[in-house]
Amino acid sequence: MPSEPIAYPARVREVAARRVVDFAAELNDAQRAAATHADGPLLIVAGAGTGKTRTLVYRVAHLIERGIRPERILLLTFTRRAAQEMLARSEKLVGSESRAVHGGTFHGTAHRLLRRFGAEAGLPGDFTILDQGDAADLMALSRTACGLGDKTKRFPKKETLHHVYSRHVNTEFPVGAILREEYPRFIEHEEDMARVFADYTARKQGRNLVDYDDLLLYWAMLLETEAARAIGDRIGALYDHILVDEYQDTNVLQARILKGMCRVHRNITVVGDDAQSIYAFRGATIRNILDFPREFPGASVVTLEQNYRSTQPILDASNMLISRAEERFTKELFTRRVGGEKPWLVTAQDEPQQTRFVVDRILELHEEGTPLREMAVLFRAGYMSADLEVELTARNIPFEKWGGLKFLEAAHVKDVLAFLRVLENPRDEVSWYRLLQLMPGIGETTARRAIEAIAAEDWDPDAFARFTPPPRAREAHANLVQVLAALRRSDLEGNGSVARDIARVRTLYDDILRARYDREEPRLADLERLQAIADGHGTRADFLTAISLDPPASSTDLGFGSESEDDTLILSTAHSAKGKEWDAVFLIWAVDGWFPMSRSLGDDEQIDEERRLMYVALTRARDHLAVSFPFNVYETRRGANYSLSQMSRFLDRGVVRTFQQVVLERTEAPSPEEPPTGATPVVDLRALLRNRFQG
DNA sequence: TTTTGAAGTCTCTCC
DNA sequence: GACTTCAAAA
Repeated sequence: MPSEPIAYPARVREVAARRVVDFAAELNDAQRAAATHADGPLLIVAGAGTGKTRTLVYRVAHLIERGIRPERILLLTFTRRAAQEMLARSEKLVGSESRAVHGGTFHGTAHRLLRRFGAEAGLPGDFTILDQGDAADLMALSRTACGLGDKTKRFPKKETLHHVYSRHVNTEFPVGAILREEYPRFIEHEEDMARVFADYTARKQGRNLVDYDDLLLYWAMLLETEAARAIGDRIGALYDHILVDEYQDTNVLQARILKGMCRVHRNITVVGDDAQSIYAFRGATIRNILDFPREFPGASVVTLEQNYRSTQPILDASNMLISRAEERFTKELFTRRVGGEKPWLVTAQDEPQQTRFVVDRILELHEEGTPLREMAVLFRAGYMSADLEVELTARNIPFEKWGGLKFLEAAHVKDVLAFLRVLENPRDEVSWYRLLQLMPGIGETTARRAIEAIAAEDWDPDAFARFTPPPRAREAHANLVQVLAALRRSDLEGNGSVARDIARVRTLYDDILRARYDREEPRLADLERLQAIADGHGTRADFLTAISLDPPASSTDLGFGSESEDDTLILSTAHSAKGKEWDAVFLIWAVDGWFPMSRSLGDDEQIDEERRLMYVALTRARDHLAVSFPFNVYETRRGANYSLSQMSRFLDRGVVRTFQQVVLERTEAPSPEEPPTGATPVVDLRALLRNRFQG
């Protein structure tokens, strides 16, 4: 026995003080093999609910126990929420030092690295990030600059241009190939589009603007360009282990980044499930996960098949559904959970009845002791929950909505942000253009002239004040100059907060909003929300970055009334539900044309992706699952009309057999001559008859 | 040249 | 139902 205690380094003492994780007791064999895998590439093929997150969390714990410094572990996840959740869980296992693990999305991580290393590679540190809408707007400016804005020939609109461009960057397919596949009608414009893309790229660079794709692209280039070798090596040397969640939803560019990041140590762990690949629309390719063993020779592969989440009947239904799709890493999920009833397949007469069923059933389960938090209603697209939201509000049931249209994409919110962005980056042409055109008396032409004048003075922040506006815009110009000057002054004095900035912008903007948009109350409320969000952030730059890389998704993110309410029902798109689970899950609108969406019907691959998406939705459920289908769909779009809808094609005979069918009867028979107020007839025979002869 | 009203076009999923 | 585009008026 040494008479004096050995002076262990602080880290070792820390490690020793921690509780020891008992990997054998807390994980099954496959999970343990994955979690304790030593070094080198590892692919974990993890079916839904097989403890994928748990395994990753334990792997992080294991690495830390082994003595890897937490800040040298990089955990890449699909959403920031997922990263936070995993880090919180590993903190429970190994204590607070796991907080130092770097976790985040690819884009968020790219941003962090570019701010740190970009300057050395010629990328200014004060760039601003363009979201999708901004990028499209900039694309429109490029289109005009290339003289392709006029309508003499049918040229793709800005969103299409951006989509093609983005797809090209993310998939590395040649533009021509993308056009042939997705937009054959635009093939003749390939050369013109190339010109627009070239201008777009140059324009971005000249204005210190970076779009989502650039974040990834610059990261990849730092790692791959020979001239940037030294920087690439330093970035690669930041981490000893890289773990990637949801690998099936990464694209080739992301795969290249990963290769670059671990060209030294090859300590890469990826987790994914080819059956849950649902982001092909964004360039993700299932090839990444399928080819992983080839790209990283010597990779170990661990498959997790035991499901801990769902009851067997729910798995039976899910397995049957996915068995219709082509799948390469075949897995058949099983569970040791016994019992459980067959999932419900609910046929409702129409949307109101579907809504009523869902709400009633939720209240029933709630009575029986399931917290609202443990229930979710899922749907294919954000707008499909509108009726349900109205009903939940009317019945005072708190809910939180994930996915769908974010309020940051709302025009009025972007308007206000444009002011902040111009302050942050005076070269931000997109924002200048937007805010100038807001001003009464300033239209496209005046805006363009003003921007040219500013550009001519090398984007001097005061150049706009010296610009001479046409008479009708004089007042607007003066107002704008005044507000911008006030904002800049509070910058210089260093006493401004972002929330205060927004308040100041609103002294000018609120009136514009009232004049421009109808239904002003909800819009003004959005601005209040924006202000509240801003309050939680530090500098303006932080705020602008945070909202573009991690937008507040739900209306309760800021604590609007229901934050105190932690028992909140979740409404979510199927996409945003990925990685989550609930005791009870309702999938509404299982109508062919809605899920799958009609626009994917032409293409087998897209249909398969929709099928996998439905699989993702079904496998979120632990104990209760109900899929509902209203067969009278009131089409509000193309004229008032009822249509008898078909059930989703994914629910074929075999799949239906795994459900118990519930047919909701009409509760109150409407009297023919006097339909209930506010309700529309259940079926409009005349419309049906008309449709019959229309085609 | 800007504004305004009317007609026309899609509708998604997300960093 | 929201947003864009087009034509006519101010």
